[in-house]
Amino acid sequence: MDNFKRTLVTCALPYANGPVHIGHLAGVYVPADIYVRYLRMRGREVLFICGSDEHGVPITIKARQLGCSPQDIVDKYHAVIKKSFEDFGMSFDIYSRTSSKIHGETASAFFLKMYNDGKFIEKESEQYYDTEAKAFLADRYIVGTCPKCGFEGAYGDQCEKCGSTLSPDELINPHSAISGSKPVKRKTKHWYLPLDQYEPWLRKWILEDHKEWKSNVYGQCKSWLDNHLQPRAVTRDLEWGVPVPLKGAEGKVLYVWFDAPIGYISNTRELLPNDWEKWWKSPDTRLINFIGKDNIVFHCIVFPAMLKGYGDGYILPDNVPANEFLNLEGNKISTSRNWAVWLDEYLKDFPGKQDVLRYVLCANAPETQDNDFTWKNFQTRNNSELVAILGNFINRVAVLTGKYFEGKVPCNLKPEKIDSDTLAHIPQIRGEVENSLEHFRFRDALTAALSMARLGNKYLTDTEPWKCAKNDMDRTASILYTALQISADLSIVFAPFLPFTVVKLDKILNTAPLGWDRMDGTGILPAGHQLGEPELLFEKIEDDAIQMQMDKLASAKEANEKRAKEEIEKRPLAAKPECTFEEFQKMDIRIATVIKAEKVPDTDKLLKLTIDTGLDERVIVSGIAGSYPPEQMTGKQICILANLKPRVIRGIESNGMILMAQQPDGTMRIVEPDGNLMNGSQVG
RNA sequence: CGCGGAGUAGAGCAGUUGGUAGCUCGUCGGGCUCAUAACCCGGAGGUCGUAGGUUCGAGUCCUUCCUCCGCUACCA
Repeated sequence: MDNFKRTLVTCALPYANGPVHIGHLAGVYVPADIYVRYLRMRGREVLFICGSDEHGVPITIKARQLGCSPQDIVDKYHAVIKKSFEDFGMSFDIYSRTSSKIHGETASAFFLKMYNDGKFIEKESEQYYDTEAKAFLADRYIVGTCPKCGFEGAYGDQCEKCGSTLSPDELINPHSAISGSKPVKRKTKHWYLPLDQYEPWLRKWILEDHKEWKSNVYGQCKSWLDNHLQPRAVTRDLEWGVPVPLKGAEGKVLYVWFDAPIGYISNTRELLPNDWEKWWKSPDTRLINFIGKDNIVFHCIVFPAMLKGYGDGYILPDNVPANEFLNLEGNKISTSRNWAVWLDEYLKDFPGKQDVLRYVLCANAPETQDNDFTWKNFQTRNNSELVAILGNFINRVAVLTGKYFEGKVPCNLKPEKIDSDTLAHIPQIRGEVENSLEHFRFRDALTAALSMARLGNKYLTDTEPWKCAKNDMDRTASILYTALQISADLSIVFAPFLPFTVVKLDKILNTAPLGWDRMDGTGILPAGHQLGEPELLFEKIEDDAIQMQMDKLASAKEANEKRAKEEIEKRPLAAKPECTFEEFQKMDIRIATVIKAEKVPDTDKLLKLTIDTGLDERVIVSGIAGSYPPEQMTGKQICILANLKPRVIRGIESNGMILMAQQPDGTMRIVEPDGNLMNGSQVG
């Protein structure tokens, strides 16, 4: 990093349709903030940019559900998110938003230049359109019956029941998730970024020039590149977003993935209207994007391709330190299932304990793999590390100094070798912290920082000033002098990690914030310097506080299960659109008997059934193994849809569909004929 | 199915170019008592997912298989 004059740090823009939780903080914001605070303390020129991502379909859906405007939604959550970040000490130079005027202009101009330079390709395609909601439907918002397993709640991109990947065209009886109406195909024109053209360049830039990127990031990029890139639409048919600045493009906006990363640029412009270009267009600026792993492809492939395509001297990210995901008590964090620790709620339950969470999330950050946050671990880290190691050391020193020297830094009257030996560790620890931080190893950095407090505790135990004070006050003075220097060093080394605690510590030591370079173990606090009032840096967290959080999660879980059950029970109520008798008559439903049933190898749910339909003997593959073992199916009479278009499932041709009913517990039950009927008799 | 990541002491994790397995918590024993019953020292505990291979030597490289997570969801 010596070749760079300044560092521009960005954090993934949080999506403004909900508050932020510990996963966001652990993966992106805490490490980024530590990094930035560290650079600032070293006197580096650094800019820290973030803001809310406020466009995209999900926000419009949420607005529709709540009966308000998308702007209402983003106004609400932008404020909530911004406040949480402030409360937790995120030291952004600016936290703005993509619904701002300046962002609209920036993104619009960005698109226009690329358009004028011929960087996009224009394509017309047919997409599903909801005539009631007057909107084109993303794949996710088209619901229908899965052609593979018969599940009725399958999405246009995937069936959650059988896990197969679908396209909206494959769905049987597709309908809109927004209005419930049957969507129609409509032609629409869009602009695409031809990522395939950037592929050779990306290969070199990432795979050859950036081998130092984290293995998860590098591997993910390699995988994408090896599978080859496709042109990607940069526009959408939607009302909410940055309008496409072209004639004849009414009702179209920039696709949110194109719009959002430009937010980094617009937010910089907003902060520094006259000076922003040096942060984005000087080769001596180093750009670092802190993100979560779900954003790797956008920040390593798509956004760089945009910047490259735009040209005009835009720099590319020098590193993209993406973290993996943080789980909560063994389960994936989920906004919709309320399985999360929300920052605003945390602060209500643990007022003033921002640094405890910052500490725990950093110490347990998912740097190399998904990690688990547990309240038990939170308690342990607080009680046995923050309280017992760091807080206790400071308290020991403060109390001893108050007791023997009336709270004044004593003179170093009788130094011994152990003093200098101990202090010699300080530059060494400092080096470890620096090295770890420069390489985005925040956990290691924090461990090293804490080792400085351990060093202090060991020093006190070894020198035993409380014994010394009985017969050798000169030596006691030297010991506490040394211990106080360590305390001051701690105030420096922890400043990037625990900003709130360091303010308290500086009050105890009665010092102004110290620069990073002062951390050399010697002479920070001069003899005679009056300390402030002793105060505990941290307090123990008792079992009942932890139990309260566990209970809170347990009730969230219970509510989820209840809701999930209700949803299944409610499902039969959702009526399908009307159909005519003629349409119904097309269905050839017949009675048949299962002759043979066997499991399809390597699948969980599929059974291969050989059946006698009266007309013929045929094979049907059905996803019912979860509800019926093969032996139970043999000899059973069933109803089948006989004239369903054959379909190959797992290499086996399936000729028809068994009529089944899904029950509230999620199982599928066969619709059984009343008594032994003739095979082949028609149902109608 | 495919692709990416990961499987290391009871738990959570490090192990950067291959060279006698580490850290934190917990546990057991000891020391200390200035300190928020906190601190310090020591011990026990791992055939590094599985099966092969390369090498004088592999947690570290190659191959097989197994398991988990992600690529797919209003999620960083």
